[in-house]
Amino acid sequence: MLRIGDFSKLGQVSIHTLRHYDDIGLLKPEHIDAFTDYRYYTLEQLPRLNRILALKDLGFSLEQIARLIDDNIPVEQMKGMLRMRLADIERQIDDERTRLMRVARRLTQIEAEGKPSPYDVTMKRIDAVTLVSRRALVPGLETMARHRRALYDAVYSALDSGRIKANGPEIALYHNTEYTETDIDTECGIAINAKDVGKLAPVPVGVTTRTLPASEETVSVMYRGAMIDVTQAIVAAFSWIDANGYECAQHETRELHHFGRERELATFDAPVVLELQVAVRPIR
Amino acid sequence: MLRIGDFSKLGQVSIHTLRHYDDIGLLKPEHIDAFTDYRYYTLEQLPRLNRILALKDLGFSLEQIARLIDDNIPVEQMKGMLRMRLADIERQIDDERTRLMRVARRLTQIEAEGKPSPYDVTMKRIDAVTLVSRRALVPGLETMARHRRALYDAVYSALDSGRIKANGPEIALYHNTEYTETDIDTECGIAINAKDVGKLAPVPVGVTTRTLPASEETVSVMYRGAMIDVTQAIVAAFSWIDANGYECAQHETRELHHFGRERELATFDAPVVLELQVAVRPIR
DNA sequence: TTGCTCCTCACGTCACGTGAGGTGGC
DNA sequence: TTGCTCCTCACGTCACGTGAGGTGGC
Repeated sequence: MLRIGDFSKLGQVSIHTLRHYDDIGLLKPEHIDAFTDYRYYTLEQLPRLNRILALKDLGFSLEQIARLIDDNIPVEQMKGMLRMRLADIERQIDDERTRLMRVARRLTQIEAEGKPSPYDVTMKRIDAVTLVSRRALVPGLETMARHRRALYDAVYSALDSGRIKANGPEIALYHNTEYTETDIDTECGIAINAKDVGKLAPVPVGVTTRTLPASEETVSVMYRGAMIDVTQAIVAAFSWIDANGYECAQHETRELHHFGRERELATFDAPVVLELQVAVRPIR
Repeated sequence: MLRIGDFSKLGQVSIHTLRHYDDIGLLKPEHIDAFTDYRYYTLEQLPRLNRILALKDLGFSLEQIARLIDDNIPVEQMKGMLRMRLADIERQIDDERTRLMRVARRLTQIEAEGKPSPYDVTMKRIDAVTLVSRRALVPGLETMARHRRALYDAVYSALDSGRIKANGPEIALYHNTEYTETDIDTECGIAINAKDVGKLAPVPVGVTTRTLPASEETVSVMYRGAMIDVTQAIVAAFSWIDANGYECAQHETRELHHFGRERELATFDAPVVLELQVAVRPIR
C-alpha cells in the first residue's frame, strides 16, 4: 500500500490532484484508514491513473474520462467520442488560425502607420430587416447632404402616411463596389416591422420596400466623428476584410445611424456615432 | 442616455456582461441613477465597447484589455503585447496539432485492432539518476531470468559492501536498437543517491556507476502483467513514438520495477507493475 | 393594474492551486 | 521531541450564465 505522496510521485501528479480525483470519484484510493483518514493506493492503480492522464492529454474533460473508463463502453461509442474530439480540435485550430491572422494584421497596421488604428473591427451576426428606402446616384460629395435629405424626406413621408413607426435606426446603404467620390450610389432607408408592410399606402415615387437578408458573418465598425469623414472608417473596414481572408458577400455597405436622424444634424461636420456593417464570407 | 438593455442590443453583448465590465471597472456606465441604481450609457461609449470586444476576439484577457485601453500605453508596449499574443497563439496551435495526432493515432489503433490498446502512453519529465549497474548480452529469452538474477546479485552485493541504500526502484535497461529475441543487450541496475558514489568499495567485476541523463520529453507506459509479456508494452511504446512524430533520443529503454525486486519474484509469470520509459525528441 | 426592465445577491462552471489550521507517524 | 506527511475546510481562478427575489417605469 502506498501513501498519497508516494503514489503521486510515481504518477507524476500533485497530491491535490489525487484528492480531487478521489472527490469526484474518478480514482478512489484502494483503502482509507478509518482513524487517520489517510488515503492508501496500490501499485495496481497506477495503470488507471496513467489512463486518466493519457485521456486528459487528448483533451477530454474529467467527466468524459470517467465515462470512457468506468463503464466498459462499447468500442463504437469510444470511436465516436474520439471522432468528436478530432472535429473539436480541428475547429479549434481553425479558430486559432483566424485569431493569428487578426493579431498579425493589427501588428502590421501599427508598424505601417506608427499608431494603432482608431477603428476596431468586430464580427457579428445580424438579423434580416424590412427596409423602406429610396435610392439615388449622388454626383459628388458636395451635394451629398442635400441629396440625402431629399431621400430621407421621401422615406419619412411614406412612413407618416401609413402611420408606421420605425423599428430601428436609419440605415444608409452604399452600393458602389469600389471606393468613389463621384456618382455615389446611395440608398437611404429605415427599418420597419415586417407586419407593417401592408399598412403602406401609395408611396412617393422611388420609395420601395424590401428585406435585407440576415448575415451570419458581418464585419462591424463603430465610428465616432463627423459624418463627412466616415469614409476613413469604410476604408478601414475594407482593408480589414481584405487582410483577414474575407470577401464581401453582398455588394453594399450598411451605415446605421445610432445617433438619431440625419435630417436633424446641423451640418455634416457635427459629431455622430454610427456603425458600418459589411456582410462577408471567408474566401474559399 | 441609453438603458442597459438598449446598450447591450447595440453592442451585441449580454446585459450581464455589461454589468460584469462595470464591476471590474472595464466599462463604467456614464451615469448611475442614485435612486433606482439603473445604469445609463451613452452612444459615445459604444466605440469603447467595440474596442473591448475586438481585443477579446484577439484572445486578450479582460485584465490585459484594461491595460491596453486605459493607460494610453506607448506604441512599443502595444506592439510587444501583440507579439506575445502571436507567440502564444502559435504555441497553442502547435499543441493542438500534437493533440490531433494523438487522437488520430488512437482512433486508427482501435480501427486496426478492433479494441482499445491496454497500454496508455503519457509524456513525462524525468530527472537524472545515478545508477549502479551491470550489463550483459543475454543469448535468448529462456535464459533471461537466470542471467538477470546474476546481474542483480552483483549490483546488490556492491551496494551491500558499501552500505548504500537504494534511492528508487530497480531499473533494467535494454540497449538493442531494434526488437530482438536473441543477444539481448541488457543492463540491470539500481539508483543511488549521487552523494553515496564515494562510499562504493571495490566492486564486483563488471559493475559500474554512471549517471543517466535527465530527459524533458520521456514517453512512459505503465505495464501490469507477467514480466515475460512486457515486450508487448515495449512494442506499444515504440509504435506510439513512431506514430506521433517522435524519435528515440537515447538508444535505450528503461524498465522501472515499481513492484519491488526482480529476484524475489517466484517466476517470470508472476504479475508485476512496472513502467517503461523512453527518452524521445520530436523529429526535426 | 399588468408586463417589462432593471436591480442586487449568490451560486455554478472547470480542474485544480494555495493557504489556514490542525493532527498522525517515525 | 522534531520534522515530515497527511487531513479537512475554504477561498481563488476566468468570464461570465443562471436563477432567486424584489422593485421602478410606462
